[in-house]
Amino acid sequence: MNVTIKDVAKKAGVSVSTVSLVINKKPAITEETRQRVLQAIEELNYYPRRIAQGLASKRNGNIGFILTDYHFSRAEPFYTKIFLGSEFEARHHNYYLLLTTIQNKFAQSDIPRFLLEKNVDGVILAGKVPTGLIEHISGYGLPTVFVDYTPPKGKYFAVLMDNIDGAKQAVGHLIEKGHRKIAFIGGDISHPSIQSRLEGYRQALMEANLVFNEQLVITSSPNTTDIDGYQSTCALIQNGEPLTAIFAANDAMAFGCNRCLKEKNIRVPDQIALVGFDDVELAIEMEPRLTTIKVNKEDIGAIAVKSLVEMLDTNRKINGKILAPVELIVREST
Amino acid sequence: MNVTIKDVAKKAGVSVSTVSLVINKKPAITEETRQRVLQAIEELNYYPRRIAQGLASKRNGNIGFILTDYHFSRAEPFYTKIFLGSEFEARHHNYYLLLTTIQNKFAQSDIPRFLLEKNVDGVILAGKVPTGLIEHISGYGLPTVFVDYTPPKGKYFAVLMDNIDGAKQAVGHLIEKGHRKIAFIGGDISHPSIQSRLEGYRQALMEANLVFNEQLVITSSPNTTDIDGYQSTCALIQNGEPLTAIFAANDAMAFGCNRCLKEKNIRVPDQIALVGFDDVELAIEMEPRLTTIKVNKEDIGAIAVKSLVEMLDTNRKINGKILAPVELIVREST
DNA sequence: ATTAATTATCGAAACGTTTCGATAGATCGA
DNA sequence: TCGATCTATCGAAACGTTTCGATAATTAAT
Repeated sequence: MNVTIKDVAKKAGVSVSTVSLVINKKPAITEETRQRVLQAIEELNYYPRRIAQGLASKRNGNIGFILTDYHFSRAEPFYTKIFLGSEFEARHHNYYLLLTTIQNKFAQSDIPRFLLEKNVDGVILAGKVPTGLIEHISGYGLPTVFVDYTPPKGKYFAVLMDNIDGAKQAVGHLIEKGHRKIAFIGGDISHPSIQSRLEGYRQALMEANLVFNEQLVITSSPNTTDIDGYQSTCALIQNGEPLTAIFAANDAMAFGCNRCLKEKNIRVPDQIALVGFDDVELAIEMEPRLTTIKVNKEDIGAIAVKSLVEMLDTNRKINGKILAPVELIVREST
Repeated sequence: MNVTIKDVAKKAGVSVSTVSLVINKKPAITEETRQRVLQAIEELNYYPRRIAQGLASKRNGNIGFILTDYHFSRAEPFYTKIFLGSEFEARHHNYYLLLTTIQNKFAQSDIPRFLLEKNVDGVILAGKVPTGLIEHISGYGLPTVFVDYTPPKGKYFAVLMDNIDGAKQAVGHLIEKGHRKIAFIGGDISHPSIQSRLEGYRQALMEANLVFNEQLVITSSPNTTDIDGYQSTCALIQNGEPLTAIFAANDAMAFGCNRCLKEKNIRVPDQIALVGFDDVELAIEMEPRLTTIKVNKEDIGAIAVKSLVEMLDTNRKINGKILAPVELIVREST
């Protein structure tokens, strides 16, 4: 059969418990016996059976990763990449990721099985998840990390992208290029990250001693899609307020914005410069290629896992948030 | 502490083993005791600890899902959706999916940990994976299912899409529309699925008693991207051979094809009709919207899991392949 | 009515680890 | 030199199930 810890013990001429102590890097082991055990492990090509470790130690080495199926299967692989970063990081901490998708609205039958079967040590929740689920999960008392979403109430730990700083970088870049009349098109302002981006816009202007002109801020569109960007831009141009640059709250809106400008024969970046936010895959396909703020998705995933593992190792929960750094990518649209 | 099988046994007034028999739906249990046990389970809100089951039964209820990180994080969520379908199906068979990504070339250090730690009962390999890994995995004797890829040698079980049938449907559709001179642009013909699509093209013509005209078949392009489609189409038009329809071996090539035709002021579908293959997300954005062959990715993933679970349950391996059905989606380009 | 066959239930071992308390040996202090 | 303290190692219980062989109860066969 398979080689077990007993075989290792026999080969190294020590007890099973000693082998266990070596495997788990516990102190109080002579260097000499440690080496003997390690060598036996090597020679027998022994790997501890994860499942047995789990039963004995009451930690199963799994992390649950929950997101809505909508988020997971979107064309833009945003959460996929976050997951990828998480998986990679988890692997290096010797944890497994158990991914499960859920519906957008909470149903009792939708409760991830790994929770019921006590099969995870902690949970990562990515993107917006139904509050019903959040409440349910908190009942297990498991360490939990939110990613790219902050629950409406309660204590939590979240990994977010630095929206304010990103917006400041975007607008700062435009200011550096000499722009003074910079518009913001925002769409659905109820969304926390859009709010932050507007806040960053405001701060950047302030720091450069530029006035915040309400005529240049369009947040009337109901969503944050391509269409909203198109409409917001049309409205902005209609306004007649002079401007030389536009900061769109995300790339999708930037695309719509660009489309509108093209229709009105306004040249980008010559007449109006344009910056987006997110650096989606299509940003590089835009005509002209879009200057935008890049978020390293893999990093976000990795940070989430790292934080969770720390909670698991130290056995205490952390509250607050971590802001993942963002980066300005300058392309042709500015 | 947590409620265990013992608590259930006590509450139901039976032995632990009886509870286990009920849980695992073994025969030889009176309906009456079965009900008593079930009720106790319900009242105590008991769920077996997965990890304990695993240790005792020597099956851990996990399925390894391996794909290259490249495949996973592509913009087109092809494998993501396959995974999604797999995850869903696995959930319903009470299995967990352990996803791991690997590099494109095989390295010893890259061996998924769930293999070393004997943490999976079977493996799904999606997309092209390095042969070194395939050989390594076969050493474990685990039931294995390939998805959208057939290894170059050895026995295997694979879930593939029905390329031949899809091509036949595509070309058949064109023929039905009255087209007689139908071109095929294929790109990298060394790729098995492109070969099959060419074969389907050939069969469709044959069945309609149309001649196979080599002048109308372009397979000189080195890849199967947008660019290749563009170049192949230009070459085709240059040829001068009259034609009224083009079947592109995939959607990406169809996009390039469309771009070329647009440049040459050839109207789609009036002058030349165009069909693609894959139904990628962008197909609906093409101008005109692309008629194409749709593959249900979630189905493929589900079929893979279903087959694997069957192997696990019956404890014997299956060889051969399953072809997942494909479907013609008629849009504006024909 | 007795034995044989069948069925429902049970007890205990097994799965492969971790962990806790025990032990023997070494070191120390006075 | 003797007890006290410390250190390296060990033995055995524990984790929560499944499963196998045993047993008691029931049914069937003669």
